[in-house]
Amino acid sequence: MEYMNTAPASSAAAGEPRWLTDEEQRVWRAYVDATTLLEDHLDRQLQRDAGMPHVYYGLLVKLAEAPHRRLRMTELAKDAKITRSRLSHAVARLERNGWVRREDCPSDKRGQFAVLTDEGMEVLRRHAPGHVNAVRQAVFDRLTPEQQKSLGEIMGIVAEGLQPCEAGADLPWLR
Amino acid sequence: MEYMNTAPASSAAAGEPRWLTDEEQRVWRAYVDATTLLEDHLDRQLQRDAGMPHVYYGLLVKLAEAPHRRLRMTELAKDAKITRSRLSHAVARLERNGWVRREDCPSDKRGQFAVLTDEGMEVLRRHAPGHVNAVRQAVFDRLTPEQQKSLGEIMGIVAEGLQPCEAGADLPWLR
DNA sequence: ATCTATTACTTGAACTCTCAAGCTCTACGG
DNA sequence: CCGTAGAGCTTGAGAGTTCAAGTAATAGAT
Repeated sequence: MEYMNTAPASSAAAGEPRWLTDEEQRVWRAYVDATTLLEDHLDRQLQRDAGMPHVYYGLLVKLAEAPHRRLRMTELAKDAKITRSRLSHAVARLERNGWVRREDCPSDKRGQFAVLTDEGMEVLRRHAPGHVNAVRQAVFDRLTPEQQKSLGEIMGIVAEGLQPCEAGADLPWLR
Repeated sequence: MEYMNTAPASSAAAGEPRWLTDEEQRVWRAYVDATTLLEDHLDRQLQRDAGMPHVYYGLLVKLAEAPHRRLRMTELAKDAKITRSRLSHAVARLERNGWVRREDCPSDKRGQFAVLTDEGMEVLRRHAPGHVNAVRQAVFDRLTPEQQKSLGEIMGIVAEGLQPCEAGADLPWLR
């Protein structure tokens, strides 16, 4: 009746999947609930206050931290863990807002830089406090220092496992 | 230059936001990276194999576990942590697929049940192994038992904090 | 009884994301 | 030099999501 329950018996059948134990299920559901609620919460806060979803805000942040407030599209996509296509659409929108501007790459005529404008920088400055506050309230204020450390380690491991081999063949970016 | 960095000095100005420390930032970025990559990974796996995104799969699971494979729309939305509007659209799609059917509630003419069809149950059965496998590979196989326990606790805390007060005024569900 | 507030759910439009092409340019092998 | 494979980025269409507004029925208050 369940979709991921304890195996009835450890039947060593080759094709038999290793179902999640009850405890694993609890963990997984907590994860799904928390991430769903949190992403929703942050999206709503930023949409209301800054007029953009969480991902877009993240893009502005990456640009703000980059050398000349500029990053090649592919770099930015990689940093933000999103596809190039998604980034193209996103930057188009941010450009319409006047927060980002595109610039041609001199050394490679195919290349494009996404550049954070002063206006974009200003938007970031204005709305960072609210965002940090939301993150703090939802996450850090509720966790002990040990839990925070744990969270960092765990998420680091998970992220690394899903990363496109880190400097190997960047398959997901070929999509 | 950064959007959530260490405070320059602990200026006790009333409006001064409590920026994240470097370590908190590392944790937060790991969290964002991991959740982005994982959700993307699961969506892709389920879309490819089962023809639906992760959220939709989750809805079928909730229904499969419910008493008569049926749940009131609002209940289902609450369980899945999504808005009613999103659920309405989702169920409409799942209904077109023949995996879910709507039924009127006899005791409340406004109410609707979402009911998992046999076909829907079958889809779940067929694709559960692949999904469990993906989750296991990305998460559980990479974490020690202690880390798994930690993850469960931490995510439980975060989820609880964002929950609509649990049996209190369910504000988010009025939206 | 009737009026109002609330609950339950849906709808449509605007926006975002994905997927599969597509275009242009670079790299490099002959 | 070509010619072709691949890189870098964009595009359009379809699917999913959000937000604000809408319909219909119930619950309470008068």
